[in-house]
This record gives sequence, structure tokens and C-alpha cells, in this order.
Amino acid sequence: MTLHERIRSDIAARIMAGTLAPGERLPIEAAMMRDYGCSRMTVSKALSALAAAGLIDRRKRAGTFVARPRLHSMVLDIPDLPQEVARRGQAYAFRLVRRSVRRPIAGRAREAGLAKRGRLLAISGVHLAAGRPLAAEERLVSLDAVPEMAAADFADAPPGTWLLRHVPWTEAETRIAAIAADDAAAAALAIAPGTACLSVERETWRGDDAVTWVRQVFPGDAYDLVARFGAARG
Amino acid sequence: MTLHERIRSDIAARIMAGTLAPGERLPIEAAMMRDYGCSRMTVSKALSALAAAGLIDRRKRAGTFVARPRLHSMVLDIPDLPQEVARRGQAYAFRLVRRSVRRPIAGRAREAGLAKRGRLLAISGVHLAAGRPLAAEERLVSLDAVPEMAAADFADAPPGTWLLRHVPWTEAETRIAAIAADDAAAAALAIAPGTACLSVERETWRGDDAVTWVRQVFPGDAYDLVARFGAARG
DNA sequence: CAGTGGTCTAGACCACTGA
DNA sequence: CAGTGGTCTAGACCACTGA
Repeated sequence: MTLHERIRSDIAARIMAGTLAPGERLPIEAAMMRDYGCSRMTVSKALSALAAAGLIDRRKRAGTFVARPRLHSMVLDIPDLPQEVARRGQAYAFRLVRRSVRRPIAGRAREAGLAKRGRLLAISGVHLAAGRPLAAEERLVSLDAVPEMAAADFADAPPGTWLLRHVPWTEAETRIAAIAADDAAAAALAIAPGTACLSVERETWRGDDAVTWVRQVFPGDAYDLVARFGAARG
Repeated sequence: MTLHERIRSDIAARIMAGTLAPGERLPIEAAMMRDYGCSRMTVSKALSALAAAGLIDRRKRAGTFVARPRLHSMVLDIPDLPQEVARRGQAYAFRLVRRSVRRPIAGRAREAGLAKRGRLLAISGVHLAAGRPLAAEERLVSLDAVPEMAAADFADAPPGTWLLRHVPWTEAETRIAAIAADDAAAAALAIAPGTACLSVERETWRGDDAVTWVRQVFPGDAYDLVARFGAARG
């Protein structure tokens, strides 16, 4: 372990144990230089990492303080479905149900945003694990942003994975909700209408251009999302 | 904007725009020192931040490369309920339904973990927004870890907020699922049994000691969780 | 085995802000 | 206005690892 890592984990351990309480002031950097016999840059590197992780607040002239804890943000793992299914030891497949290229329907703001003056690609399909439906997917793709997707078949990879490979480094917003399966989703998933399902809806942009919108519906008993939070982050 | 921030945002912008493609090699640090007329520490600070944000991979002897994008982890905001309700402009209240101190029930691994040889506090209640049920909460608290909670009333703050104030810096794991409301949850939330609900279940530790377990059940139409991902993170 | 990143030093000047 | 953190320099030695 390098020196700045040791300083960092020393302080983190004292904060997590409560020896350093929230609001309490830490020694000034000069004191830490003495204590650890190191230069200021090394202390600063350790403290910067702790500040980025949210464990401390650094304030000029005032000093460095143990932060008040917040539970507000956690890291959520949103796995790639083929990978996740493979990890469970099951065979993955994507069944394409419908696919069309069309103009946006007037009055639908989302479709207008995806296809400003051009066309969009609409896809529905079902993700299968071990031959059984895992999730129903409805997707819209901007053919302005990704013209080459018009020619893609999804034999190798489902649309989401295809996009991840072909359109790197996008920004996204995900919305998670519980919904009752409507008739279409129930039929696709082979469950009773009204069954509680997890809806994972995502909008993706590249800069100011909308790339895709997708909603995946999972039967409630088939899928959990897990998020973790703790000192290990950052 | 400082120099290392400028270097960082220059490179991040080129990656997000695709000018630097995934897998592509970046100039070596010495070249960046020349380009920006700065010292190696400054270049290194910018590149370290980009590596921590997952945009680049740095490999000794080989060089620095644009990372292959992953959508796998996103930052999820899990708001404090009183704050979230206040932000919506509604009045928040917590209605305590039941509260008991007891020994763990034999055979329940979770309860045994929370109260190794001592007792645990079991709480049920309902979070109210503008007088209407927002979420039903079931909670277990280790009185080994938080003995002073035995004496707490929840007039000022619901149990989760109370714990956040009194037990700083814990680690947690959250599990999100869709469930059908059972009879108890339906009664507490004043909805029909079987209604699709979002279940947010969290286990919290302090070091190796379990502190609390909680499940909050939200009617599907009352609550969404939102997560964001993009270059702005890190 | 040489090129690359990783760490660290001992200084310097500056910006901010609360005593 | 003085004490604190924020940034930056110009070097050094080292660890790793792939050509």
C-alpha cells in the first residue's frame, strides 16, 4: 500500500469507527505532514480522495472536517442483460417481435425529440433466459443519431448491447418503477395481466442529441436491482 | 478553471464526442506536458481523475487508452423521505403502527444477525405525505448496535432519519423489486391487495455489525426512483 | 530491458474566508 | 489579515510489463 493510500485508509477507518465524529475538525495538513513524515502533496492526495468520496469537507481558512453522512446517492449496478443471464449460467436470447421505421407521431414529444425531422426505428422484443421470458422491451432509436442501426439484425446482440458497442460514451437517465403488466406485456412475458412488474425506463443522449428511449418490463419475481453504498466507494 | 481541470475536460470532451475512440491510445504524459506547458504532476492529476471516472485506462509500459464504455453502474438517488416530501411541497408525517422489543425468532437468519445474543427493536409504520400514505415501513434495529434507540420516540424524525443522525457512516445494500401488495401492506397504504408496489429493502452495517434492516413498500403510482449517468459524474 | 505510468519530495505562490 | 487549503513546479526514483 502506498503512503497516500495508508493516510487515506487511516482517516477513513477512524471516521467509519466514529473515533472522528461528524463535524469534528481534522488536524491541519502541516500536522499530518509531521505525523506521517511526508510532503504536503502526499497528504493532499489522500485528503482529496476522501473529499471526493464525501467523507470529509475541506474549507479554506477554516480547515478540514468530517462530513455529515448522507445516504442519498448509491451506486446502482444496471447489468447488461446477456452478461447477467450468462452469469446465472443460463442461455440468453433476444426474440425480435416487431420492427418498423417510421416518422414520429405528431404530438408525442419523446418521438419528436428522437427524430427531429428524420425517421426513427421502433423495436419490440423479448429477452429470454433459458428459453423463458425475462423482460419485454420497447425501444425507439433515432436514425439521425445512429443511421447504421437501420441495417442491423440482432442475431449477435440485442439492441441495447448493439448500441453500447456502436455508440460509445452517452449520457443516460434511468427511471425505475413498479407497474401492473398490461395485456401486451403480459402476453410477451407469459404472465397474468396485472402482475406486479419492475419497469426500467431509460433515455440516452449524446451531447444534445437524443439517441434512444427504452422501457424494459420484468416480472416482479424474476428480477431485483441491487445498489451498494459504503466506504469502499470512490 | 484550473489547469488540471482544463486538461481533464479537454480530454473528456474529445472522448464524449468520439474524436478519441474507445481503445485509442492517448499521447504519453511527456507529450501532454509539452502541449500544455506544465509539469507532470498536473497532467497526472487530470488523468487520474479521468481514470477514476472510468473514461480512460492507464497501463504501465503500454500507455493510456480510452476505456470501452460500460453502462453498468449509475448513481442512484435514494432520498430521505421527509426531505423528498417537503421538496414536493407536501406535509410529511410518520405514523407509528407497532413497536416492540424482543429476542430474535429462532431460525430467522436476519434477526439472529441483528441481535447476536441481545434484543432487537421491531417497528412498523407508515410514511404520510399530505396526510395520505406514501410508504409502509417494516424495520428491525439491533439494540446491541444502537441501545439508545429503545428510548426514542419518532415525533421529530422517522426511524430512518433518526438512525442517520445517531449512527453515522454505515455501509448499506439496497435491493429494489416490484411486488404485489399483501393484505397488511394494502391496509396500511389504503390500496387494493395485489396492487403493484415498489419494494425498497435495505440492510445496513457498521463494520461487521448489522445495524438495521428495513423494507419500504411504495404504491407503484406514487413513487419512482431516478438514476443518472454521464460524463458529469466523478 | 526500455518505456510507461505511479509515487513522492521540497519547495512556491495564490485564493479564499472566518477569526 | 492571517491561517488554511488549492494548485503548480521541476525534479527523483521506482514498479511494472510488453515490445
